[in-house]
Amino acid sequence: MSVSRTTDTPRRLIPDVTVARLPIYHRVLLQLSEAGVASVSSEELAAASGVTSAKLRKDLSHLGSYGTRGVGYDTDYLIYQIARELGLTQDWPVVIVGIGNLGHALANYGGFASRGFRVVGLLDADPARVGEKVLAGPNGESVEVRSIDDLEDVVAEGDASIGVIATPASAAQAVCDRLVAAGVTSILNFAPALITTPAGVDVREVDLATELQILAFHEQRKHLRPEVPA
Amino acid sequence: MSVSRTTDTPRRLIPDVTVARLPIYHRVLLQLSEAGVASVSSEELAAASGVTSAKLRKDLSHLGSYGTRGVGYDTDYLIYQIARELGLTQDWPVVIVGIGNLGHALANYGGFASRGFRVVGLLDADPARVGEKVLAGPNGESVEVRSIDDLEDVVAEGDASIGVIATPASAAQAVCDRLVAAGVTSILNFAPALITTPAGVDVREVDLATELQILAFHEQRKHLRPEVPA
DNA sequence: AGATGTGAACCAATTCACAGCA
DNA sequence: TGCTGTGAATTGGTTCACATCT
Repeated sequence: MSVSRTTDTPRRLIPDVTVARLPIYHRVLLQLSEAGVASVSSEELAAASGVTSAKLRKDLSHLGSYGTRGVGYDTDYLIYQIARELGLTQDWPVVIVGIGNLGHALANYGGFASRGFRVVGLLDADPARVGEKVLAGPNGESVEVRSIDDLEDVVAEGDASIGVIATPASAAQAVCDRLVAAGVTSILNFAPALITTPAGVDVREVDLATELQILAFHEQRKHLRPEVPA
Repeated sequence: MSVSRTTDTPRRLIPDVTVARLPIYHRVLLQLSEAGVASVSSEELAAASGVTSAKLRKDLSHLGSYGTRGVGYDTDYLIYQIARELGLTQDWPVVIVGIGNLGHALANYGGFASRGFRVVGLLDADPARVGEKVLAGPNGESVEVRSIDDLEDVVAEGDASIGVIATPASAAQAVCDRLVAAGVTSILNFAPALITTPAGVDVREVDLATELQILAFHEQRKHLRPEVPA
């Protein structure tokens, strides 16, 4: 669940914790914009994002001075600046490997297409699934599932630099190796297995069970100590 | 993506960052145990978990002294201690609301059942989906999708304290409110919307698009600076 | 001998509080 | 006046290095 930082420190200007929060601010700002809110204070945006205003201001200060003292932030302008910083203003071709339920969910998850992520390839090892048309993105463009054997071709044709692994754990490392060899340099891994990559290739691990386990830990605490927060 | 800590500090003995890593250690240890590894050093376990050995030892020291100096950790004993700390040795009834692709993926995700999470209810607002039988867990027990109208009954019948929201963003807060009113005290929210809960109810937000955006940020950096980590 | 467990030192992140500007 | 942007203080997490124990 963290980017594998390798060899030397790339001397990042923006702390990782801040980068991890920018997508939240971005999403909240989009909602505010749609609701017709043209300007927002750090206090308001922070409350809507679930953080303190000091933290929000410190985060935004890493991007530049985009607010107006005494007033707040222009909603649309801030949306654009965050999007630019995150790289959402450009087009990111993505391939998804493993088109089970999770792969399907990811393929037609609306949040992707609207943020510059374009599904250019769906791959599966099961011949029964190859050829299936899957709606990818909210605008209903359909993408055909292709055989895992075509992985290298699909990555090359789509010029994908981001790969999503939604296979069983046992297949994850092999799929990862092939993606990397094909030119993918960022991988989002949903398989419950740690995968290793060469330097220069980022990996984020997301384990759905992990999140439940963290909840269970806190839940257990509540029952052990009946005098919980009132 | 963080537990909403409320009112007073519950003076937790174990840091949140450590709790977040325990599921990883647990999973790696399970794999080692299955591979017949009876004992493991902090160096080995750390490498397999993607952390430093010092961090691993510090993390484990919060649970107690379960290692043997000069030797290492007994694999199965450590698995048990971590499981106990996380609350995985007890049974956690879970209800899942929103049985689209993601809800399906969560319902029959193998990692849940094997860690003490038992799917006792599936709920959906779409009448077309109500009545469908969904395999929940690896042992093939099937659970019938029920109407969202039965939410309160399902929570009560199953005695669920954990709820998973996999609905569209627009429905998330209303579903959350009903879950909380029905007695749920921990919520895992996959809908891309921040939800608020009364004190004492934990929420973890997981936004699949957020992870991709963090990758895009780092990917962009690579292209901006052609002299990437070698 | 060899690896754990842990104080001490270090580093990063959050919070505080206010100077500076619209 | 009111809110941003930011140094300073604080809190929390990681790394170091070694005393401790099998």
